[in-house]
Amino acid sequence: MPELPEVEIVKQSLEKKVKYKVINNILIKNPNLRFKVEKNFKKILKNKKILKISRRSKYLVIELQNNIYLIIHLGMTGTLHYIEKKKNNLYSNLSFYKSAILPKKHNHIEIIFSNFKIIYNDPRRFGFFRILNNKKKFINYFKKIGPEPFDKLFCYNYLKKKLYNKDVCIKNTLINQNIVSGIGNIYANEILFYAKVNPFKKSKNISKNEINKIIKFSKYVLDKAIKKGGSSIRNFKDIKGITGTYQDEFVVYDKKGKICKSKNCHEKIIKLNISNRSTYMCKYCQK
DNA sequence: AAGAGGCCCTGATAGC
DNA sequence: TGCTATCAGGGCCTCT
Repeated sequence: MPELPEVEIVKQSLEKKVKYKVINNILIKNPNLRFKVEKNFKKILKNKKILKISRRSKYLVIELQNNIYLIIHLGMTGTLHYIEKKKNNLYSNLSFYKSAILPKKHNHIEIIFSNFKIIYNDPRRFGFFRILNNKKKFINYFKKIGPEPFDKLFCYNYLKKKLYNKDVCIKNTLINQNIVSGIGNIYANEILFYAKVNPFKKSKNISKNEINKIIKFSKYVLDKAIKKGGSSIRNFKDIKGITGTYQDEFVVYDKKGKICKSKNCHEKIIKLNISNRSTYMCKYCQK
């Protein structure tokens, strides 16, 4: 769920709060995330100053003193919450997301600073925290990950080469992080609709024109999503703490039975499965 | 070696 | 109303 735009929004808000701050303490309430939080997690991070916050693909990267890199992946349901300490020493509810309340359950990790803390919540525990303790490990970690969609490396010649002889359907290629990073199921559906490409079409059969449109609309859709603060999917009644309005702009995702938004098209959007993942398309516009 | 499919996990929702 | 089944999907793993 948190795809590139959502992680970017978290990165931007996190940066404002924690850059140049020193981690006072860490509280691990439940280490059993996607990967178990390592035993000396607290020891390594305690009293370290945060030097830089960045995003690579769907990962948050927190660079600390002594070449320590903390990698955070939000998985499907991970959220970070900024909780401010009040004068009476109680923490107030204040999140990275508008109108957010700290959930009662599944608060697994607390990163404590002098007058606030960052709380990691993740009901499904698909997310993870990983420490890389030198620059080489950090570089290696992202070695296989493909270019960022906004990067000039993500261009016609690059994608053409990657699609060559590739037998998998284009949608699976688009969400393959080793080819281009940061695109997940939701945005892949949206991008392919704008590019007017059938998600089932084999990668090797994608035309020059289609490659160019896929690149163009990858940049377009993700950029627009970031500008809208990301997507807050469906009507989450109890998972608050998510802002962003790009879900209002969805043209196909979760639009089964709705009329296609292309000019002069009256087809209904259909929902199909590709590799057990929901795939929404207009079978008239995406051939 | 590329590609397909399984698995991890909880909560919302559908159907009986 | 309470039960069970299904779905949501990112990344890693195994099997063919």
